[in-house]
Amino acid sequence: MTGVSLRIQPIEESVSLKARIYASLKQAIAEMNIYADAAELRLDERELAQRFGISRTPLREAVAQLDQEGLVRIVPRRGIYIVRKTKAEILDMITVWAALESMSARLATKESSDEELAGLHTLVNQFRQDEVAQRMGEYSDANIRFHQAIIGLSKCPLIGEITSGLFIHVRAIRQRTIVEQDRARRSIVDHKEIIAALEARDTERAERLVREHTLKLRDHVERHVDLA
Amino acid sequence: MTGVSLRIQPIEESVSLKARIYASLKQAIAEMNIYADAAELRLDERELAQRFGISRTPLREAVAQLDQEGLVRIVPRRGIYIVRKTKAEILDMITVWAALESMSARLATKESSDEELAGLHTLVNQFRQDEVAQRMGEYSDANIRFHQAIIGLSKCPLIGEITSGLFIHVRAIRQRTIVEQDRARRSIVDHKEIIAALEARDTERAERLVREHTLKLRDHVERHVDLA
DNA sequence: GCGTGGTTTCTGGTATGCCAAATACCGGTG
DNA sequence: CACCGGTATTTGGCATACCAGAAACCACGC
Repeated sequence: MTGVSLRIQPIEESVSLKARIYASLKQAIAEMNIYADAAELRLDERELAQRFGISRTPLREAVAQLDQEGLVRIVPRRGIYIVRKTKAEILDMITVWAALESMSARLATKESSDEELAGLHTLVNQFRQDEVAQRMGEYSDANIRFHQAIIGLSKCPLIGEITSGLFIHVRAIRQRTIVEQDRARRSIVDHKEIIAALEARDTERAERLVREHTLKLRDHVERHVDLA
Repeated sequence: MTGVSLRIQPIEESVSLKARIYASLKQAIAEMNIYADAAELRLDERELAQRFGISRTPLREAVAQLDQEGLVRIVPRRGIYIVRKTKAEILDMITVWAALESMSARLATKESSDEELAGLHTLVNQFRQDEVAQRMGEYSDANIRFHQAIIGLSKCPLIGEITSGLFIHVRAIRQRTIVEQDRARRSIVDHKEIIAALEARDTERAERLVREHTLKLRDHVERHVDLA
């Protein structure tokens, strides 16, 4: 033993073009507000490949992956279209989200430590004194982070994987939802109650509060969001 | 009008090779018992392409899709491997299943008609008088169909999509689970109670029974199934 | 006998070209 | 001017060829 140890880095695992293109396209699609802009929703394989400076093969594989995820739709001999989810599909996603996050809350009451639960407070307190309405965008993101945190506490990675796929779409219609200051304020109250239930290890109550909270959002979207 | 009408068929939408290969591979993987056999878990692109009589391009796209679904794993410059899920992953899947099916039961009490609910009886009664233990394989499939039926009653297609992906894996370890006759019998009792709750439109009870029923399976797998 | 270095081979990744189907375009015809 | 038929073009699907990295193999030297 020499006493000095080499700091080996996990190697720069040269990511395949396919993976990089996939990530790039996914982010691009997530960022463009497909529900606001009536922008061009059609993509061209050859043009994209040229813009990325690669051949069509890896691009096609990346697009195929996005297609399977439901972000785009490939229509044979027609083109690649960025999909706008229908309202019914968005509502279904929120329903699934409610199911998975309420299960997460249930698990969190059993699997997570007091310290982990304490971390939730900081996510909520960010917006206590501030005027929520003035920074709605930030609040929405913090809101999602709170829910993702609960999901993380479930110690069930699969739930995180599934919901992260859903959040992309739900997040996309954010700008279409009428943000009422009152709703945001009540949302914060809900969050605090959820934390309290979790800390009290009240499994049933935590599950119920989370479920009802998310289904409230579902209801809100159903009534106040108008999609295409 | 001539009185005779052309029987137009929805056109044989010549399915792409990719789609057909994908379906074929998926079924093949689902059918082979990857947990029982210690069979070869590695696939060769070129050999498969040759066996299917196609080029590597569509085959690769099909395999990439299976990779994203988690059925196989593509390791660069190593090969394509059929994945054996770890026990923890299987347990997580059952947990997600429990969350989604219990939500389905909740929705079913509100969205489904009495006639639809009545259909559930036939799925259970198949195995009332029969000796369950003697035909365990059939029972397992009927069991899954019962749960899929409940999911169908939720009127939420997304839940069906997600769970169908999970069932493939859960079904694969079926032969590894020690089937106790007593467990199967109690399972049928559970099912009847679930139907009763649904028909009584008792939302909370239906949700709880479904959740507990599936979590019972999770517990059973956790205790009695030994994976690799 | 065993470790070592180089070479061969095998594998998935990528580039390129061709094809058929669907569409867009255009000119002729009533 | 409207309509129809045919042709050119566009587009995704598929086949093929080449590449680089990694592993397997082998021969050489200690």
